[in-house]
Amino acid sequence: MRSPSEDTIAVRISKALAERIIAGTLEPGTRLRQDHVAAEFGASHVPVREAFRRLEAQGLAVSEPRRGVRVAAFSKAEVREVAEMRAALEELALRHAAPNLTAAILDAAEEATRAGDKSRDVGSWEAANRAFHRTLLAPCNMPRLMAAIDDLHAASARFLFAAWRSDWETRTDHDHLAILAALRQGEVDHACSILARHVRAVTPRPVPTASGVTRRLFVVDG
Amino acid sequence: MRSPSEDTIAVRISKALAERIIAGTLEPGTRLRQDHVAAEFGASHVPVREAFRRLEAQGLAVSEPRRGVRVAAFSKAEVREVAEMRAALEELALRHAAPNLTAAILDAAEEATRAGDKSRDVGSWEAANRAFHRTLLAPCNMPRLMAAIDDLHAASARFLFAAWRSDWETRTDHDHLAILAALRQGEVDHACSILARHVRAVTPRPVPTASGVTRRLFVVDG
DNA sequence: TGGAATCAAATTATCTATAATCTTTGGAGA
DNA sequence: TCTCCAAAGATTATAGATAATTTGATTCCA
Repeated sequence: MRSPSEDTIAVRISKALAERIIAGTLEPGTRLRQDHVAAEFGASHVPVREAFRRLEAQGLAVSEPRRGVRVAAFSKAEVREVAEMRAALEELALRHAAPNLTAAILDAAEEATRAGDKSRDVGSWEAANRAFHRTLLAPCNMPRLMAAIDDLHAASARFLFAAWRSDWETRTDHDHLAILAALRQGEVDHACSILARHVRAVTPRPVPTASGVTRRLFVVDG
Repeated sequence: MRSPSEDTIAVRISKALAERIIAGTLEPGTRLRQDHVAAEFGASHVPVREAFRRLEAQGLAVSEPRRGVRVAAFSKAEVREVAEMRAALEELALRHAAPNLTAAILDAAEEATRAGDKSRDVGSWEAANRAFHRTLLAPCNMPRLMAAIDDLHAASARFLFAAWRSDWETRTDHDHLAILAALRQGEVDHACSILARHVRAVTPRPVPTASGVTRRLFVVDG
């Protein structure tokens, strides 16, 4: 038998904080004070420090030596940067995954897309979207690449939640279906180019609101 | 004025260990025991643990919960994986850096190449090579991308040192010069494709030695 | 006799508690 | 109003305690 939790305390704390940062509960720029976090989780500050290092590596927090840790901010430029990196790396992953894709895997990916179309809130849509990409790319058998993509997905999810906090509408994801159709016909190059454009389409653009004030809204298709 | 060392102890330790891992002084699979490392650096084991997390994030060490941390191993497959990721990301970086490249920057990159050609040992060649790539790519103004590329460079350097420990010959780096020539003529697409091929050319292949034994040698052009 | 299983001791990672160092903040004085 | 100094707060580091894993020896069974 194992103890109730496999993970170490540091990992548990980092996961919990990552969830909050991605969901927007912890806003960009918020100071993360180790004593407060330690108290909240009923732990000491040493595992908290390790959790901070982990968040830093994921790009969810930034640390200045002797001046503390803050939730990472994201500018319009950073949103584009993450989208470009995802496009490049996911295209690479798909190219290597393609030869290993079976009909069952493609069906599972399609299932994830349909689950996304049916979802009524941002959270479940994001989970389904992530499942789609992961199902399709994991067969590339490149662990380091997949880890990098996962971190970029987390960053993307932050933008998603920040943008779609209030207004949310369900749409059918035509890009996803087009990618699957291309793959089923063996058109790997075509599938890759759709995927790259699809992921790159995470573009911040101003959208007029009911109050007449132009508020920044992200259009996220990835 | 600042204290003699800007960095925190954890950062200092992680840098020192990273150097050893890259140079091959610490061989793949070696266990890193925190008490020993702490004793060597005259520190406690807590900053050592933070240094381990940092190395883990760079992909230079792997950690199993409650079972310690080891120097990351690299298989032939991982060498290829890192090369493919570098190719994808460096091409992306060059594409965004191209509009910002001045004649002075291109000259500096050429200078780095010539320094590499003149170098007599692997260490200085690697430094010059890294300088070439960094000089050319940094103007992309994408900090997250550059950080990722830096980590991949470190991983590549490990393979380089492992392969060229004994036999080392100087060659003129024609790819570097071809990239610069293309950029000077405004042929960004061409420069990107040369760079991608160039970086991908880090391929492990067996090479016959004088003793007649086929020993594994890496051919590293990147 | 060989081998598998078990248990205890030692080693090591992990966490807590405490001290030291740096940054920041608030106020006193010029 | 600006500068300087002191106190408070937070980060960083140390030392010691706890818990898990590994190791080695012993015992039991085939």
